Amino acid sequence: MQSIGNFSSNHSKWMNDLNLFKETLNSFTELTDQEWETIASCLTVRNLPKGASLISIGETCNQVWFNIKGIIRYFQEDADLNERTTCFVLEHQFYSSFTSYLKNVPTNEELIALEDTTVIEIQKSDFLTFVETMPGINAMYRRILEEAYLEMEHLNFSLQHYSALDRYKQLILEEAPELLQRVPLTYLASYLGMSPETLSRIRSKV
Amino acid sequence: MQSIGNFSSNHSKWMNDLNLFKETLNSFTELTDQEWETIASCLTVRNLPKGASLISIGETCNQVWFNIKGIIRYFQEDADLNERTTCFVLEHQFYSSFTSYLKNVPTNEELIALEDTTVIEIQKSDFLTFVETMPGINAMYRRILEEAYLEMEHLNFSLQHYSALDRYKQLILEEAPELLQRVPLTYLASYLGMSPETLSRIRSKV
DNA sequence: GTCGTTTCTTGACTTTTATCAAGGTCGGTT
DNA sequence: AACCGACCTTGATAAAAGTCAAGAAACGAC
Repeated sequence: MQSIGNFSSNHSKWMNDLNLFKETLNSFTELTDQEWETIASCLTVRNLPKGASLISIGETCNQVWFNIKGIIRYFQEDADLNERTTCFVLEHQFYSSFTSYLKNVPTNEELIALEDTTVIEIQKSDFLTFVETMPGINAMYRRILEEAYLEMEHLNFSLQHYSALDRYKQLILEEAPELLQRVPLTYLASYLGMSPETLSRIRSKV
Repeated sequence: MQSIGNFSSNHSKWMNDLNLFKETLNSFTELTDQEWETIASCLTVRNLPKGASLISIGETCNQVWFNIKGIIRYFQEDADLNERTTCFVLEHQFYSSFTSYLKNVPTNEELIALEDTTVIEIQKSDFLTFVETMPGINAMYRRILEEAYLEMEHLNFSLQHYSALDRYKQLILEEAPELLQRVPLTYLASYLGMSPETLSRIRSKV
């Protein structure tokens, strides 16, 4: 983990990471230099090796993250200690352990890096301040929420009404084929709400 | 449909409806009298008899609604013209046909009153103005979005990872038993992602 | 490269759920 | 009261998906 403002040997790398983040913010809204300075001073860049945990079950989530590079997998554990994958985060997405973040309770989900992953971390208290004091960030957060809701609604419909085959075709082949290269099938199967064997058989027929 | 400001024979009835709405807003935020006047002048009360449609497939949604009384059922049609229920709206909820509303495209879902239903309707342009100009409404909308997202995430997990029996137990028996009294089982089954026959058999065993 | 681990596939079998069809229940209408 | 239509239940059967187990393939560590 590196604080902004510390010079280090890979200084230029995290300058690139920060610039990517700045550009993402600017794609939502025009930030003043002053605003960007304020935000940048509160950012932390975290490098997670493959397999590392960003937050673990039982911890309370007081951060939001932005994915620079890599993949994060969300999972929860059921009574029999099976892992149930609920979500994957790819590059350039904002995310959090949202129930824990909003309700201030221990999270029941684990966030694990599936590859070497770089994220920008923002503390909840800082983020809330930005949302309240910077109209552009306020509007951006609103839009992120709106789009996250639509995406969830879409996933939902597929799970409510489609067969295993159709879920795979739509959610993976059409909408996120990249996941096939980057995520073990067993996690994909869990995400799609089917067993690994079923996914394997489906794939041999498509 | 009644405009606020028109006196009518059931004047006191819609004054009650408006007061309920005002109280709901006040539970989120302290509105000034001025703000409430501005909002109230843009509201419409609509009374839908059982079976009436609030918005139909193909129309573009330019409204948000607040449910005063009754139930709204959302459904979409698949290729074989089967109706697929996606959502129920009970009293005191805000809602819209959200993909259509946000993206300005024709909706693919139908909203039908399952009982005689009273809703408050707000035009999108008015609502956007309130969100931009009234900090309390801004915060309220944010909170509604956050909570809607959490609820959808919760439903999602159930659909991804639970059996038909467990979905019924959790989503209906534990969390919304009221629906059993107010919604035909065939719609509930569709909402839970199972056939009516399966739901019937499950219920005979619980 | 080899070993060992993890992931993936395949087969046999079981369980869950869907489909089709028939009949029953219930409430509203005439 | 009798009828009608919508809704619900039940049974028989079929299809979909899960489970268990064995082996193959891929990947990393050494």
